[in-house]
Amino acid sequence: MARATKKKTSEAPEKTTRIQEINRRLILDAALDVFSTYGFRGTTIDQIADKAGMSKPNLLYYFPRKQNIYVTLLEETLEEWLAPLAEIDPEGDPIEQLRKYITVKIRMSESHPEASRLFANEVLHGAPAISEFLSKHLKPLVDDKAAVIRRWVGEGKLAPVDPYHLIFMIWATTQHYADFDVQVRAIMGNQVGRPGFREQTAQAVLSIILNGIRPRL
Amino acid sequence: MARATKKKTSEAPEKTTRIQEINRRLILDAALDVFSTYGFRGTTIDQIADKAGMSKPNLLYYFPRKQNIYVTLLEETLEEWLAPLAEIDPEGDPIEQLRKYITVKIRMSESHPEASRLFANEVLHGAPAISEFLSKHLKPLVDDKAAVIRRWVGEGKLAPVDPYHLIFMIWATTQHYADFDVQVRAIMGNQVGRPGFREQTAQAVLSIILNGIRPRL
DNA sequence: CTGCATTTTGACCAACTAGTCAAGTTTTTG
DNA sequence: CAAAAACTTGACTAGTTGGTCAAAATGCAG
Repeated sequence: MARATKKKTSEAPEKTTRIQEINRRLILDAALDVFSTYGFRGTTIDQIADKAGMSKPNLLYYFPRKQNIYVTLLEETLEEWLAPLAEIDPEGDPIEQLRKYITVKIRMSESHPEASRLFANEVLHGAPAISEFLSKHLKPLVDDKAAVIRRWVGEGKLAPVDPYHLIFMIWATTQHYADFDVQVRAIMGNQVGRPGFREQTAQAVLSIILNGIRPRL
Repeated sequence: MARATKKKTSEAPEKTTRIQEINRRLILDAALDVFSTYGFRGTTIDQIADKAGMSKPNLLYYFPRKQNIYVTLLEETLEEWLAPLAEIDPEGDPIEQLRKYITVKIRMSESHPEASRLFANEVLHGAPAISEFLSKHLKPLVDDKAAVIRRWVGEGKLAPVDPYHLIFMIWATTQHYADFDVQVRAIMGNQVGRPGFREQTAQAVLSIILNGIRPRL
Protein backbone atom coordinates (compact mmCIF):
# COMPACT_ATOMS: atom_id res chain seq x y z
CA MET A 1 0.00 0.00 0.00
CA ALA A 2 1.39 3.39 -0.94
CA ARG A 3 1.63 6.39 1.32
CA ALA A 4 -0.84 9.00 0.12
CA THR A 5 1.14 12.16 0.63
CA LYS A 6 4.52 12.98 1.99
CA LYS A 7 4.56 15.35 4.89
CA LYS A 8 7.47 17.66 5.63
CA THR A 9 8.41 15.70 8.71
CA SER A 10 8.32 11.97 8.16
CA GLU A 11 5.46 10.70 10.32
CA ALA A 12 2.57 8.28 10.09
CA PRO A 13 -0.48 10.43 11.10
CA GLU A 14 -1.70 10.75 7.48
CA LYS A 15 -4.17 13.51 8.05
CA THR A 16 -6.61 13.85 5.18
CA THR A 17 -7.82 17.24 4.08
CA ARG A 18 -11.32 18.13 3.03
CA ILE A 19 -10.36 18.20 -0.65
CA GLN A 20 -8.66 14.82 -0.38
CA GLU A 21 -11.76 13.30 1.08
CA ILE A 22 -13.97 14.69 -1.67
CA ASN A 23 -11.68 13.72 -4.50
CA ARG A 24 -10.88 10.24 -3.29
CA ARG A 25 -14.59 9.56 -3.07
CA LEU A 26 -15.13 11.00 -6.56
CA ILE A 27 -12.40 8.78 -7.94
CA LEU A 28 -13.56 5.63 -6.19
CA ASP A 29 -17.15 6.12 -7.29
CA ALA A 30 -16.11 6.65 -10.89
CA ALA A 31 -13.69 3.74 -10.74
CA LEU A 32 -16.32 1.34 -9.42
CA ASP A 33 -18.47 2.12 -12.42
CA VAL A 34 -15.69 1.65 -14.92
CA PHE A 35 -13.87 -1.29 -13.37
CA SER A 36 -17.10 -3.22 -12.87
CA THR A 37 -17.97 -2.77 -16.52
CA TYR A 38 -14.63 -3.29 -18.22
CA GLY A 39 -12.52 -5.18 -15.70
CA PHE A 40 -9.07 -4.17 -14.51
CA ARG A 41 -7.21 -4.47 -17.78
CA GLY A 42 -10.10 -3.12 -19.79
CA THR A 43 -10.22 0.08 -17.80
CA THR A 44 -7.97 3.06 -18.53
CA ILE A 45 -7.00 5.71 -16.03
CA ASP A 46 -8.27 8.30 -18.48
CA GLN A 47 -11.74 6.80 -18.38
CA ILE A 48 -11.83 7.03 -14.61
CA ALA A 49 -10.39 10.53 -14.59
CA ASP A 50 -12.96 11.67 -17.15
CA LYS A 51 -15.84 10.21 -15.21
CA ALA A 52 -14.52 11.70 -11.98
CA GLY A 53 -14.21 15.07 -13.69
CA MET A 54 -10.50 15.61 -13.20
CA SER A 55 -7.25 15.36 -15.11
CA LYS A 56 -5.28 12.15 -15.18
CA PRO A 57 -2.23 13.57 -13.37
CA ASN A 58 -4.52 14.87 -10.70
CA LEU A 59 -6.08 11.46 -10.24
CA LEU A 60 -2.61 9.98 -9.98
CA TYR A 61 -1.86 12.51 -7.29
CA TYR A 62 -4.40 10.73 -5.10
CA PHE A 63 -3.76 7.17 -6.21
CA PRO A 64 -0.22 6.86 -7.58
CA ARG A 65 -1.00 3.51 -9.27
CA LYS A 66 -4.02 2.15 -11.06
CA GLN A 67 -3.73 -0.93 -8.84
CA ASN A 68 -4.20 1.25 -5.74
CA ILE A 69 -7.62 2.37 -6.82
CA TYR A 70 -8.63 -1.16 -7.69
CA VAL A 71 -7.47 -2.71 -4.45
CA THR A 72 -8.97 0.05 -2.31
CA LEU A 73 -12.26 -0.48 -4.06
CA LEU A 74 -12.20 -4.23 -3.56
CA GLU A 75 -11.38 -3.92 0.11
CA GLU A 76 -14.15 -1.41 0.66
CA THR A 77 -16.60 -3.63 -1.18
CA LEU A 78 -15.70 -6.88 0.53
CA GLU A 79 -16.15 -5.40 3.95
CA GLU A 80 -19.71 -4.40 3.14
CA TRP A 81 -20.40 -7.55 1.20
CA LEU A 82 -19.60 -9.88 4.04
CA ALA A 83 -21.39 -8.05 6.81
CA PRO A 84 -24.77 -9.78 6.37
CA LEU A 85 -23.20 -13.22 6.73
CA ALA A 86 -21.63 -12.20 10.01
CA GLU A 87 -25.03 -11.15 11.25
CA ILE A 88 -26.56 -14.60 11.08
CA ASP A 89 -27.54 -15.24 14.68
CA PRO A 90 -26.57 -18.70 15.95
CA GLU A 91 -29.31 -18.43 18.55
CA GLY A 92 -32.05 -17.35 16.17
CA ASP A 93 -34.53 -19.52 14.34
CA PRO A 94 -32.66 -21.25 11.48
CA ILE A 95 -35.22 -20.76 8.73
CA GLU A 96 -35.83 -17.20 9.84
CA GLN A 97 -32.11 -16.36 9.93
CA LEU A 98 -31.50 -17.78 6.51
CA ARG A 99 -34.57 -16.05 5.13
CA LYS A 100 -33.20 -12.76 6.36
CA TYR A 101 -29.74 -13.47 4.94
CA ILE A 102 -31.07 -14.36 1.51
CA THR A 103 -33.37 -11.36 1.46
CA VAL A 104 -30.56 -8.97 2.32
CA LYS A 105 -28.29 -10.50 -0.30
CA ILE A 106 -30.91 -10.13 -3.01
CA ARG A 107 -31.48 -6.54 -2.02
CA MET A 108 -27.75 -5.83 -2.18
CA SER A 109 -27.52 -7.50 -5.54
CA GLU A 110 -30.15 -5.14 -6.85
CA SER A 111 -28.92 -1.96 -5.19
CA HIS A 112 -25.18 -2.44 -5.79
CA PRO A 113 -24.81 -4.63 -8.86
CA GLU A 114 -21.51 -2.95 -9.74
CA ALA A 115 -19.96 -4.08 -6.49
CA SER A 116 -21.08 -7.61 -7.16
CA ARG A 117 -19.65 -7.52 -10.67
CA LEU A 118 -16.37 -6.04 -9.52
CA PHE A 119 -15.96 -8.90 -7.10
CA ALA A 120 -17.16 -11.54 -9.55
CA ASN A 121 -14.70 -10.36 -12.16
CA GLU A 122 -11.84 -10.48 -9.70
CA VAL A 123 -12.63 -14.01 -8.55
CA LEU A 124 -13.30 -15.19 -12.09
CA HIS A 125 -9.77 -14.15 -13.02
CA GLY A 126 -8.23 -16.03 -10.13
CA ALA A 127 -8.53 -13.36 -7.44
CA PRO A 128 -4.91 -12.18 -7.79
CA ALA A 129 -5.54 -9.09 -5.68
CA ILE A 130 -7.58 -10.64 -2.89
CA SER A 131 -6.54 -14.27 -2.47
CA GLU A 132 -5.12 -13.35 0.91
CA PHE A 133 -8.39 -11.78 1.97
CA LEU A 134 -10.24 -14.91 0.93
CA SER A 135 -8.15 -17.22 3.09
CA LYS A 136 -7.58 -14.88 6.02
CA HIS A 137 -11.01 -13.31 6.42
CA LEU A 138 -13.61 -15.04 4.29
CA LYS A 139 -12.71 -18.62 5.14
CA PRO A 140 -12.78 -18.21 8.93
CA LEU A 141 -16.12 -16.44 8.77
CA VAL A 142 -17.63 -19.09 6.54
CA ASP A 143 -16.20 -21.87 8.70
CA ASP A 144 -17.82 -20.26 11.67
CA LYS A 145 -21.25 -19.97 10.10
CA ALA A 146 -20.99 -23.42 8.56
CA ALA A 147 -20.51 -24.79 12.05
CA VAL A 148 -23.68 -23.04 13.16
CA ILE A 149 -25.64 -24.48 10.27
CA ARG A 150 -24.21 -27.92 10.93
CA ARG A 151 -25.37 -27.66 14.54
CA TRP A 152 -28.85 -26.69 13.35
CA VAL A 153 -28.91 -29.74 11.14
CA GLY A 154 -27.77 -31.88 14.06
CA GLU A 155 -30.60 -30.52 16.17
CA GLY A 156 -33.07 -31.48 13.47
CA LYS A 157 -33.98 -27.88 12.75
CA LEU A 158 -32.88 -28.20 9.13
CA ALA A 159 -32.90 -31.10 6.69
CA PRO A 160 -29.52 -32.80 6.39
CA VAL A 161 -27.49 -30.61 4.05
CA ASP A 162 -23.83 -29.72 3.64
CA PRO A 163 -23.52 -26.21 5.10
CA TYR A 164 -20.79 -25.10 2.71
CA HIS A 165 -22.75 -26.04 -0.35
CA LEU A 166 -25.80 -24.32 1.09
CA ILE A 167 -23.83 -21.10 1.54
CA PHE A 168 -22.40 -21.36 -1.98
CA MET A 169 -25.88 -21.89 -3.33
CA ILE A 170 -27.15 -18.77 -1.62
CA TRP A 171 -24.25 -16.71 -2.93
CA ALA A 172 -24.54 -18.09 -6.43
CA THR A 173 -28.25 -17.56 -6.68
CA THR A 174 -28.43 -14.08 -5.24
CA GLN A 175 -25.41 -12.70 -7.05
CA HIS A 176 -26.54 -14.20 -10.31
CA TYR A 177 -29.08 -11.42 -10.71
CA ALA A 178 -26.36 -8.78 -10.55
CA ASP A 179 -23.56 -10.57 -12.37
CA PHE A 180 -25.65 -12.01 -15.19
CA ASP A 181 -28.04 -9.12 -15.40
CA VAL A 182 -27.70 -8.88 -19.17
CA GLN A 183 -28.66 -12.50 -19.56
CA VAL A 184 -31.58 -12.20 -17.17
CA ARG A 185 -32.79 -9.19 -19.14
CA ALA A 186 -32.35 -10.95 -22.47
CA ILE A 187 -34.64 -13.68 -21.25
CA MET A 188 -37.17 -11.95 -19.03
CA GLY A 189 -37.18 -8.71 -20.98
CA ASN A 190 -39.16 -5.78 -19.71
CA GLN A 191 -40.19 -7.63 -16.57
CA VAL A 192 -36.80 -6.98 -15.01
CA GLY A 193 -37.24 -3.27 -14.59
CA ARG A 194 -40.78 -3.56 -13.29
CA PRO A 195 -41.59 -2.54 -9.69
CA GLY A 196 -42.31 -5.91 -8.14
CA PHE A 197 -39.48 -7.78 -9.80
CA ARG A 198 -37.19 -7.91 -6.82
CA GLU A 199 -39.95 -9.20 -4.59
CA GLN A 200 -40.88 -11.82 -7.16
CA THR A 201 -37.26 -12.93 -7.37
CA ALA A 202 -36.87 -13.06 -3.62
CA GLN A 203 -40.10 -15.03 -3.35
CA ALA A 204 -38.95 -17.64 -5.88
CA VAL A 205 -35.48 -18.03 -4.44
CA LEU A 206 -36.69 -18.19 -0.86
CA SER A 207 -39.39 -20.66 -1.73
CA ILE A 208 -37.03 -23.14 -3.36
CA ILE A 209 -34.13 -22.89 -0.94
CA LEU A 210 -36.13 -22.75 2.27
CA ASN A 211 -38.39 -25.61 1.26
CA GLY A 212 -35.28 -27.43 0.14
CA ILE A 213 -33.76 -27.29 3.60
CA ARG A 214 -36.83 -27.35 5.83
CA PRO A 215 -36.68 -30.39 8.07
CA ARG A 216 -38.58 -33.29 6.53
CA LEU A 217 -40.81 -35.47 8.63
CA MET B 1 -17.59 -12.63 -40.03
CA ALA B 2 -14.45 -12.48 -42.16
CA ARG B 3 -13.71 -14.66 -45.15
CA ALA B 4 -10.86 -17.00 -44.23
CA THR B 5 -8.84 -17.07 -47.41
CA LYS B 6 -9.22 -15.59 -50.83
CA LYS B 7 -9.22 -18.05 -53.65
CA LYS B 8 -7.99 -17.18 -57.13
CA THR B 9 -11.51 -17.32 -58.49
CA SER B 10 -14.00 -15.57 -56.26
CA GLU B 11 -16.27 -18.30 -54.93
CA ALA B 12 -17.85 -19.36 -51.65
CA PRO B 13 -16.77 -23.05 -51.27
CA GLU B 14 -14.16 -22.22 -48.58
CA LYS B 15 -12.33 -25.52 -48.65
CA THR B 16 -10.16 -25.99 -45.59
CA THR B 17 -6.84 -27.74 -45.90
CA ARG B 18 -5.39 -30.24 -43.48
CA ILE B 19 -2.94 -27.67 -42.10
CA GLN B 20 -5.70 -25.12 -41.64
CA GLU B 21 -7.74 -27.56 -39.65
CA ILE B 22 -4.85 -28.42 -37.36
CA ASN B 23 -3.77 -24.85 -36.79
CA ARG B 24 -7.20 -23.42 -36.22
CA ARG B 25 -7.77 -26.06 -33.57
CA LEU B 26 -4.40 -25.30 -31.99
CA ILE B 27 -5.23 -21.61 -31.86
CA LEU B 28 -8.73 -22.05 -30.50
CA ASP B 29 -7.56 -24.41 -27.77
CA ALA B 30 -4.82 -22.04 -26.70
CA ALA B 31 -7.16 -19.07 -26.90
CA LEU B 32 -9.79 -20.70 -24.69
CA ASP B 33 -7.19 -21.14 -22.00
CA VAL B 34 -5.95 -17.59 -22.18
CA PHE B 35 -9.23 -15.76 -22.76
CA SER B 36 -10.95 -17.63 -19.94
CA THR B 37 -8.19 -16.65 -17.56
CA TYR B 38 -7.53 -13.05 -18.53
CA GLY B 39 -10.66 -11.94 -20.38
CA PHE B 40 -10.74 -10.37 -23.81
CA ARG B 41 -8.86 -7.17 -23.07
CA GLY B 42 -6.48 -8.89 -20.71
CA THR B 43 -5.35 -11.34 -23.35
CA THR B 44 -2.65 -10.52 -25.91
CA ILE B 45 -2.33 -12.13 -29.29
CA ASP B 46 1.26 -12.96 -28.41
CA GLN B 47 0.12 -15.02 -25.43
CA ILE B 48 -2.18 -17.07 -27.61
CA ALA B 49 0.43 -17.47 -30.32
CA ASP B 50 3.01 -18.60 -27.78
CA LYS B 51 0.68 -21.15 -26.24
CA ALA B 52 -0.35 -22.38 -29.68
CA GLY B 53 3.32 -22.70 -30.64
CA MET B 54 3.33 -20.37 -33.61
CA SER B 55 4.33 -16.85 -34.54
CA LYS B 56 1.93 -13.96 -34.17
CA PRO B 57 1.73 -13.17 -37.90
CA ASN B 58 1.02 -16.80 -38.55
CA LEU B 59 -1.81 -16.80 -36.07
CA LEU B 60 -3.17 -13.67 -37.73
CA TYR B 61 -3.05 -15.51 -41.03
CA TYR B 62 -5.77 -17.81 -39.70
CA PHE B 63 -7.74 -15.28 -37.68
CA PRO B 64 -7.15 -11.78 -39.07
CA ARG B 65 -8.53 -10.12 -35.91
CA LYS B 66 -8.32 -10.93 -32.24
CA GLN B 67 -12.11 -10.54 -32.15
CA ASN B 68 -12.50 -13.36 -34.66
CA ILE B 69 -10.87 -15.89 -32.38
CA TYR B 70 -12.94 -14.73 -29.46
CA VAL B 71 -16.27 -14.84 -31.25
CA THR B 72 -15.56 -18.19 -32.86
CA LEU B 73 -14.76 -19.58 -29.44
CA LEU B 74 -17.91 -18.20 -27.88
CA GLU B 75 -20.11 -19.58 -30.62
CA GLU B 76 -18.53 -23.00 -30.35
CA THR B 77 -18.97 -22.96 -26.60
CA LEU B 78 -22.54 -21.75 -26.48
CA GLU B 79 -23.74 -24.46 -28.81
CA GLU B 80 -22.41 -27.13 -26.49
CA TRP B 81 -23.44 -25.31 -23.36
CA LEU B 82 -27.10 -25.13 -24.28
CA ALA B 83 -27.55 -28.66 -25.53
CA PRO B 84 -28.50 -30.21 -22.18
CA LEU B 85 -31.34 -27.74 -21.68
CA ALA B 86 -32.79 -28.66 -25.04
CA GLU B 87 -32.77 -32.29 -23.99
CA ILE B 88 -35.22 -31.84 -21.14
CA ASP B 89 -38.08 -34.11 -22.15
CA PRO B 90 -41.53 -32.55 -21.76
CA GLU B 91 -43.03 -36.02 -21.50
CA GLY B 92 -40.60 -37.33 -18.92
CA ASP B 93 -40.96 -37.32 -15.15
CA PRO B 94 -40.37 -33.73 -13.97
CA ILE B 95 -38.14 -34.47 -10.99
CA GLU B 96 -36.21 -37.03 -13.01
CA GLN B 97 -35.70 -34.66 -15.95
CA LEU B 98 -34.48 -31.86 -13.74
CA ARG B 99 -32.24 -34.22 -11.82
CA LYS B 100 -30.62 -35.23 -15.07
CA TYR B 101 -30.25 -31.63 -16.22
CA ILE B 102 -28.61 -30.50 -12.99
CA THR B 103 -26.31 -33.49 -12.96
CA VAL B 104 -25.13 -32.86 -16.51
CA LYS B 105 -24.57 -29.17 -15.79
CA ILE B 106 -22.45 -29.94 -12.75
CA ARG B 107 -20.42 -32.42 -14.73
CA MET B 108 -19.83 -29.85 -17.48
CA SER B 109 -18.85 -27.27 -14.94
CA GLU B 110 -16.18 -29.60 -13.67
CA SER B 111 -14.92 -30.88 -17.00
CA HIS B 112 -14.94 -27.58 -18.92
CA PRO B 113 -14.54 -24.81 -16.37
CA GLU B 114 -12.74 -22.62 -18.92
CA ALA B 115 -15.77 -22.62 -21.17
CA SER B 116 -17.96 -21.59 -18.27
CA ARG B 117 -15.58 -18.80 -17.32
CA LEU B 118 -15.28 -17.55 -20.88
CA PHE B 119 -19.03 -17.23 -21.05
CA ALA B 120 -19.37 -15.76 -17.56
CA ASN B 121 -16.80 -13.12 -18.34
CA GLU B 122 -18.55 -12.16 -21.53
CA VAL B 123 -21.94 -11.81 -19.87
CA LEU B 124 -20.47 -10.01 -16.88
CA HIS B 125 -19.13 -7.34 -19.21
CA GLY B 126 -22.47 -6.85 -20.89
CA ALA B 127 -22.26 -9.57 -23.54
CA PRO B 128 -21.21 -7.20 -26.34
CA ALA B 129 -20.30 -10.07 -28.64
CA ILE B 130 -23.28 -12.34 -28.04
CA SER B 131 -26.27 -10.22 -27.14
CA GLU B 132 -27.86 -11.26 -30.41
CA PHE B 133 -27.34 -14.91 -29.62
CA LEU B 134 -28.96 -14.41 -26.23
CA SER B 135 -32.15 -12.94 -27.64
CA LYS B 136 -32.35 -15.00 -30.83
CA HIS B 137 -31.38 -18.44 -29.55
CA LEU B 138 -31.23 -18.56 -25.78
CA LYS B 139 -34.48 -16.76 -25.04
CA PRO B 140 -36.71 -18.92 -27.30
CA LEU B 141 -35.22 -22.09 -25.88
CA VAL B 142 -35.69 -20.94 -22.32
CA ASP B 143 -39.22 -19.75 -23.06
CA ASP B 144 -39.98 -23.17 -24.43
CA LYS B 145 -38.66 -25.05 -21.42
CA ALA B 146 -40.22 -22.58 -19.02
CA ALA B 147 -43.58 -23.39 -20.57
CA VAL B 148 -42.95 -27.08 -19.95
CA ILE B 149 -42.08 -26.46 -16.32
CA ARG B 150 -45.11 -24.24 -15.91
CA ARG B 151 -47.31 -27.03 -17.25
CA TRP B 152 -45.72 -29.46 -14.80
CA VAL B 153 -46.53 -27.07 -11.99
CA GLY B 154 -50.10 -26.77 -13.26
CA GLU B 155 -50.43 -30.54 -13.25
CA GLY B 156 -49.32 -30.59 -9.63
CA LYS B 157 -46.14 -32.47 -10.45
CA LEU B 158 -44.01 -29.69 -9.02
CA ALA B 159 -44.54 -27.21 -6.21
CA PRO B 160 -45.67 -23.80 -7.43
CA VAL B 161 -42.51 -22.06 -8.59
CA ASP B 162 -41.61 -19.50 -11.23
CA PRO B 163 -39.98 -21.52 -14.01
CA TYR B 164 -37.59 -18.77 -15.08
CA HIS B 165 -36.22 -18.29 -11.61
CA LEU B 166 -35.85 -22.03 -11.25
CA ILE B 167 -33.78 -22.18 -14.41
CA PHE B 168 -31.65 -19.23 -13.29
CA MET B 169 -31.09 -20.93 -9.98
CA ILE B 170 -29.88 -24.09 -11.65
CA TRP B 171 -27.52 -22.15 -13.89
CA ALA B 172 -26.22 -20.01 -11.08
CA THR B 173 -25.61 -22.89 -8.74
CA THR B 174 -23.97 -25.24 -11.17
CA GLN B 175 -21.77 -22.69 -12.88
CA HIS B 176 -20.71 -21.23 -9.57
CA TYR B 177 -18.32 -24.14 -9.07
CA ALA B 178 -16.50 -23.32 -12.31
CA ASP B 179 -16.67 -19.54 -12.25
CA PHE B 180 -15.84 -19.05 -8.57
CA ASP B 181 -13.50 -21.99 -8.33
CA VAL B 182 -10.82 -19.92 -6.60
CA GLN B 183 -13.26 -18.89 -3.91
CA VAL B 184 -14.58 -22.40 -3.44
CA ARG B 185 -11.01 -23.61 -3.07
CA ALA B 186 -10.11 -20.84 -0.64
CA ILE B 187 -12.94 -21.99 1.59
CA MET B 188 -13.08 -25.75 1.17
CA GLY B 189 -9.34 -26.17 0.61
CA ASN B 190 -7.97 -29.56 -0.25
CA GLN B 191 -11.43 -31.12 -0.36
CA VAL B 192 -12.04 -29.65 -3.81
CA GLY B 193 -9.53 -31.80 -5.61
CA ARG B 194 -10.57 -34.98 -3.85
CA PRO B 195 -12.19 -37.84 -5.80
CA GLY B 196 -15.73 -37.69 -4.47
CA PHE B 197 -16.05 -33.93 -4.49
CA ARG B 198 -18.19 -33.67 -7.60
CA GLU B 199 -20.58 -36.31 -6.33
CA GLN B 200 -20.82 -34.56 -2.97
CA THR B 201 -21.55 -31.27 -4.71
CA ALA B 202 -24.16 -32.82 -6.96
CA GLN B 203 -25.75 -34.50 -3.97
CA ALA B 204 -26.04 -31.24 -2.03
CA VAL B 205 -27.34 -29.21 -4.94
CA LEU B 206 -29.83 -31.85 -6.03
CA SER B 207 -31.05 -32.36 -2.50
CA ILE B 208 -31.85 -28.69 -1.93
CA ILE B 209 -33.32 -27.86 -5.30
CA LEU B 210 -35.31 -31.03 -5.82
CA ASN B 211 -36.75 -30.97 -2.32
CA GLY B 212 -37.41 -27.28 -2.84
CA ILE B 213 -39.63 -27.94 -5.84
CA ARG B 214 -41.11 -31.33 -4.99
CA PRO B 215 -44.88 -31.03 -4.80
CA ARG B 216 -46.00 -30.40 -1.23
CA LEU B 217 -48.98 -32.17 0.19
C1' DC C 1 10.55 -32.43 -60.27
C1' DT C 2 8.60 -28.09 -61.35
C1' DG C 3 5.71 -24.32 -60.81
C1' DC C 4 1.94 -22.43 -58.28
C1' DA C 5 -0.62 -21.96 -53.93
C1' DT C 6 -0.28 -22.10 -49.21
C1' DT C 7 2.01 -21.25 -45.03
C1' DT C 8 5.42 -18.96 -42.10
C1' DT C 9 8.04 -15.20 -40.13
C1' DG C 10 11.28 -11.10 -38.97
C1' DA C 11 10.95 -6.45 -39.04
C1' DC C 12 8.15 -2.84 -38.64
C1' DC C 13 4.44 0.75 -37.48
C1' DA C 14 0.76 3.39 -35.41
C1' DA C 15 -2.22 3.70 -31.58
C1' DC C 16 -2.75 3.48 -26.95
C1' DT C 17 -1.78 3.86 -22.13
C1' DA C 18 0.46 3.94 -17.34
C1' DG C 19 2.99 6.94 -15.22
C1' DT C 20 6.38 11.40 -14.85
C1' DC C 21 7.54 16.15 -14.38
C1' DA C 22 7.96 20.84 -13.88
C1' DA C 23 5.44 24.71 -13.77
C1' DG C 24 1.36 26.86 -12.46
C1' DT C 25 -3.02 27.76 -9.33
C1' DT C 26 -5.64 27.48 -5.20
C1' DT C 27 -6.18 26.75 -0.30
C1' DT C 28 -4.68 26.90 4.27
C1' DT C 29 -2.30 28.82 8.03
C1' DG C 30 0.46 31.67 11.11
C1' DC D 1 -2.18 39.00 3.88
C1' DA D 2 2.01 36.66 2.80
C1' DA D 3 4.26 32.38 2.69
C1' DA D 4 3.92 27.59 2.72
C1' DA D 5 1.43 23.62 1.69
C1' DA D 6 -1.76 21.38 -1.06
C1' DC D 7 -3.66 20.81 -5.40
C1' DT D 8 -3.97 20.85 -10.56
C1' DT D 9 -2.54 20.19 -15.28
C1' DG D 10 -0.30 20.37 -20.25
C1' DA D 11 3.20 18.17 -22.31
C1' DC D 12 5.89 14.35 -22.43
C1' DT D 13 8.04 9.43 -22.24
C1' DA D 14 8.66 4.59 -22.39
C1' DG D 15 6.56 0.35 -22.88
C1' DT D 16 3.01 -2.46 -24.82
C1' DT D 17 0.14 -4.33 -28.27
C1' DG D 18 -2.92 -5.13 -32.46
C1' DG D 19 -2.05 -5.48 -36.88
C1' DT D 20 0.84 -5.00 -41.65
C1' DC D 21 4.03 -6.36 -45.16
C1' DA D 22 7.22 -8.31 -48.14
C1' DA D 23 9.99 -11.97 -48.60
C1' DA D 24 11.22 -16.66 -47.56
C1' DA D 25 9.96 -21.53 -46.78
C1' DT D 26 7.05 -25.31 -47.44
C1' DG D 27 3.42 -28.25 -49.45
C1' DC D 28 1.32 -30.18 -53.31
C1' DA D 29 -0.88 -31.17 -58.02
C1' DG D 30 0.24 -32.61 -62.49
